[in-house]
Amino acid sequence: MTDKQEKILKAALELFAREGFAATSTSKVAKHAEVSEGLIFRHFKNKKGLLEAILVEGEKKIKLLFAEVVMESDPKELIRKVLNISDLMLSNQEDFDFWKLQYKIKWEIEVYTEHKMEAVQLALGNAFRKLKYEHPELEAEFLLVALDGIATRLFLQDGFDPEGIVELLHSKYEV
Amino acid sequence: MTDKQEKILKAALELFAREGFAATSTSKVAKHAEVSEGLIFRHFKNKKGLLEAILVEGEKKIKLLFAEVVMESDPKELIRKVLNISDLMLSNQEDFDFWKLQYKIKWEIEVYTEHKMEAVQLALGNAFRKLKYEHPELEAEFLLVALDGIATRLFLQDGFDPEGIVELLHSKYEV
Amino acid sequence: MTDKQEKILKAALELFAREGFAATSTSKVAKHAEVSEGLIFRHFKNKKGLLEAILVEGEKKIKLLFAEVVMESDPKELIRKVLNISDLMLSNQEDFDFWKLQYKIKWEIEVYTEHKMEAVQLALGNAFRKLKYEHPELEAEFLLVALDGIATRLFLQDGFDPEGIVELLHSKYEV
Amino acid sequence: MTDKQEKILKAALELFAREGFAATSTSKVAKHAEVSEGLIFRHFKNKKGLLEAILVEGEKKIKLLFAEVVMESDPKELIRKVLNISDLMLSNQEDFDFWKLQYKIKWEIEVYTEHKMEAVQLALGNAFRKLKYEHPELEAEFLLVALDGIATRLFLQDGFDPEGIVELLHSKYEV
DNA sequence: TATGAATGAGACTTCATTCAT
DNA sequence: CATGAATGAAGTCTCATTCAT
Repeated sequence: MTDKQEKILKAALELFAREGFAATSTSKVAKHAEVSEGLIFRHFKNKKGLLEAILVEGEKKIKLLFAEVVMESDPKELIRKVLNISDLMLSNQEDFDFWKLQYKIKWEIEVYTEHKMEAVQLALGNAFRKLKYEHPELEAEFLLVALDGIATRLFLQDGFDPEGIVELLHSKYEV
Repeated sequence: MTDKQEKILKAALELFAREGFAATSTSKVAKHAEVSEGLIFRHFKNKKGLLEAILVEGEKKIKLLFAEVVMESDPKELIRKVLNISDLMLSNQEDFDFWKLQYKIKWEIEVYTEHKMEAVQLALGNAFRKLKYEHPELEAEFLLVALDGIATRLFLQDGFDPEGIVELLHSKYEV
Repeated sequence: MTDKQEKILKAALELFAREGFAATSTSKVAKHAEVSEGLIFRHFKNKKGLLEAILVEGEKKIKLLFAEVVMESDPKELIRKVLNISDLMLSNQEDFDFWKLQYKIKWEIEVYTEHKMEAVQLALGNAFRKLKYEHPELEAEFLLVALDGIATRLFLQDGFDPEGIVELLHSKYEV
Repeated sequence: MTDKQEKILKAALELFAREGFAATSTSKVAKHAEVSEGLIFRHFKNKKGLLEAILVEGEKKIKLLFAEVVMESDPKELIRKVLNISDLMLSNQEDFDFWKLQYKIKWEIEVYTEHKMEAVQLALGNAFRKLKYEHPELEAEFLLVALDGIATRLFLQDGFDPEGIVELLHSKYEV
């Protein structure tokens, strides 16, 4: 991966996250990356290819991130880790852009990629079972759904602070 | 509001909800509405004006819908009604499109319109207070956030069935 | 000529003079005249017809105006009257618009309508002959050409004051 | 400046001069220049930018042309040079188009650019002062105004021949 | 690898004109 | 006579993509 390739990916990530995929022109990406427009096509074939490259990179990053969560064997600790995922999304501008794009793109390219979360959901289900919850799979699914809701607010509601809600969840699950 | 104006609004709602605002051309809208393209601009000034007209109509519809929920004085009944909101989104194709657009557009036009839900959140907070919950406002906020998560799945995850989760929530809140 | 017809002509004169014929849409004229757009076409057939109606009215007005000048038999008095034509163009807003349009339209619809001035030129030539100028026809032509130059400045050069130049001409021709 | 850029400028100059700015479509310009329409916008941003590019080129050309006139120190020779400016406008088709556009555009884009002529007017004023004219500044202004009138006829009155009038002016100023 | 000129399709929009009421 | 909804052609401009250098 050359220097310019990375500059393109970085610029595209930022712009796609901020303005959306359809609304971002390749020329804007080129200007932002300080690169000729033609180069985008040489490296990524076409605009869709550029998006895919970003998402593939993203997939890797997410897998890596969740691997550590899924490995946790203590159920309460696992739930605690899941609850704290939203912190990761805010740690710095690049991560913020990255996660925002993951959420945003789902609404533009409508292929729900639930498989990314599948492993987490299974692990969570297992944790709830260990903790004797009555409907452990449903609990797991619900928790992830609720976290989706939190992420939505995080990226769309200006000034939204997740702390209170996350705290509430901690107490609900006694973790 | 003439016949053709309504046809335009209906077609635009459907297409914007399905393909997104930026990705839907006015010519596609015109063809879908069986109307000349120029007519869109005569009635709605420009593409953005068309979207706004849809959203204004939507605002009305939503206010009407929530008015009934908010008026409920029995706290358990109120929570029950809120939990069942997602049913409304699935009652028919037009409502489905309508609600999907409401959610989708937030990601394209990033102005979070939380005020639409404000009244509901207040009413919910009140209900939880009556029911002696420790953090009634947080509970209210959380419930709405979780419902946002459910709606997200509803519109993006093919084959998602909210029933289980909604049922789980009913039991959690003992309603 | 109905009330609305006159309103249309007046609005069109003003807009054509200010913005130009091609750059003024019939819808702008209709709005300015507080009249439906369709009415323009009922009365004047099409946009060009509207312009022609204005110009025909104009022709009449100009003929009337110049008739008086041409009738003058005293050569010095005739020249004096010609020199003062520019005053007429400034007497009020409507006359200003009227004359400006006459000049402006020549550049858009390139048919030089010298015949409007023909009678004046002949009379002027005659006057110069009586005054023993060596080239009376050329003198006449030149004077009208120079007045065209003055008019050009009058309508295009903001703040242009013709007084000095006109005064100079008076002294040159000893009138 | 690439080959095609020049072709565009040349075609636009010709068409704007002949048909007017508003009445010339960018597609006509593209066809005339044998170039894709998009290229116009790549190079000149928009239609107005194209016009501005033409006018900027023009400004340069005019400055160069007048520099030589203004430098003349002999007053009679200076006046003679000014009187002969109209010859330049007729030397070939491209110059004719160029000068016609300069005059024509003033009526469409109403910003009178008298500063272009300012230096000439000052030099002329000086010349008339040296020649002991009573009102040298007015004489200078008048001469330029009269030349504007001549140019107007040149471009609008089919078959107009300036020779007689220019000759008359030579004799009036004894140059 | 990298540039940026060039293209053609199609986007949004305006406009003169027609027509039912 | 008068309105304004409706149209279709044409206008300006953007965009993804290709290609010569």
